[in-house]
Amino acid sequence: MSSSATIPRDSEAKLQHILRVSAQTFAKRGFEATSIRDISRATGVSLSGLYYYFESKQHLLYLIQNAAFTYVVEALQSRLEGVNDPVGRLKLLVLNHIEYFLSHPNEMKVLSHEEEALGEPYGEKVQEIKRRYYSLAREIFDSLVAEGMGPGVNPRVAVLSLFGMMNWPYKWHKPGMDPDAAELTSAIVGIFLHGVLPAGGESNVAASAIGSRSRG
Amino acid sequence: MSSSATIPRDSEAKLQHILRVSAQTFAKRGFEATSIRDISRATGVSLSGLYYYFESKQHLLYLIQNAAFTYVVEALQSRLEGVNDPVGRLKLLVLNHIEYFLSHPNEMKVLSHEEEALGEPYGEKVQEIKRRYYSLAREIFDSLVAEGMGPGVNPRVAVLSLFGMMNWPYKWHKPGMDPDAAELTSAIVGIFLHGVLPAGGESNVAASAIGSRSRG
DNA sequence: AGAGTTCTCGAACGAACGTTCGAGAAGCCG
DNA sequence: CGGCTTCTCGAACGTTCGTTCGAGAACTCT
Repeated sequence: MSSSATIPRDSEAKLQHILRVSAQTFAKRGFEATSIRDISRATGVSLSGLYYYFESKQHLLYLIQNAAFTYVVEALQSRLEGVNDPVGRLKLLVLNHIEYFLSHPNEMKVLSHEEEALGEPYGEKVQEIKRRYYSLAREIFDSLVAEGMGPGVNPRVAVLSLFGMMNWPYKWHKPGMDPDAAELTSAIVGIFLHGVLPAGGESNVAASAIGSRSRG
Repeated sequence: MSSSATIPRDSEAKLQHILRVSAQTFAKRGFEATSIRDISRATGVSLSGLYYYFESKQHLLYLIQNAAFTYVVEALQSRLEGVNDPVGRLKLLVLNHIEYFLSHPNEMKVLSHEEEALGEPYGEKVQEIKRRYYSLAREIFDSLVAEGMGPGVNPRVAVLSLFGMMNWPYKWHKPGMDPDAAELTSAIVGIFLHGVLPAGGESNVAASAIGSRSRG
């Protein structure tokens, strides 16, 4: 028995445990407001014992952000393979983002909210992933426009507005009360492509009917 | 010019100076990461001297957030007077928000980013203003829908997605390089009402690859 | 078994934190 | 001038911070 709680035995799993619980704590109280002693308490690992797994508080934040962001980008790239339709690709971008958001709210909040808290050895590395992610989104949008479908909207503003819609849910989404990933995705894609007003006459078909199987 | 620095003489103006510089500092380094000693250094007021103007660090944050948020809501209400067209009202909502955003980036960042940093005597008061602001936006959106123009989009999701687009610029907007308030407003309103695709296109949108396979 | 590596932690470090206090300068009114 | 209020600040308070260190437990491999 040797011991107490639900902490995994081998080292790699314990690191994952630390990252998960730390993300939760950072998400709840904020990075700067959270002390290593808080992390120690929440993980069940002693104060000094934590430093076997990371070099500094900043490094801990980096490990969380890097793992989450890398996963999101790689999951998206793998999902995009073989899909060439720009609209389909856009939907996958949003779906991938929102799905990860709703299933890993703590990691996503740390990623969105504690972006600037990262110091300079690490900050640049995360920025690099972010630029890759933005480039991917930008390419998808540009090919949407290139298909002759897009008007003269400023593409940078459009893409960043899309990110605004995708990233804001961490401030308001309540699981169980608010729509699930599929519904939220179709709502956001609907607004981004067609807006909330019906196109011209009466066809309000496209915007609303994508994925909305009811779900409580 | 006998005075030592640029700090205004009378008390009310000095308080405003403290609030302005503090907002700037909080915006740059974050609320928790900023110490009262940082504020002292940045404002030119001594450490203990600051406590003549506010009771605690939390209270200082409250003063900043309350002043900014109150101003935004009241400016909007006054602008909305006499405008009954729902689309016109929506445009005023976005314009008012974005204009304040771009002209007071520090205050807006503190408002968006340090929302949860506010402790419980003060937090509730700011939440109350926020609810009033959301209600106003929600009413505008509902009357848009009531005019027979709106489809079956979840109104809560729609309004909060709009807020997502309006609030995200604090992460990316670079004055001079990115569009000014008027342009940014019309871009966001355009996306929100009509989307980025032209109305006409026969998008075979509804059927593409959204369901996809489970992830790895 | 014993040697070596991997992992854990109590105790302590100096530095920085938010806040307080009391002395006193500066401005106003008689 | 003298008394009152408004404003300012150096010095100090107790606490908490991130990080380090060395001793030793636990696990591996032969």
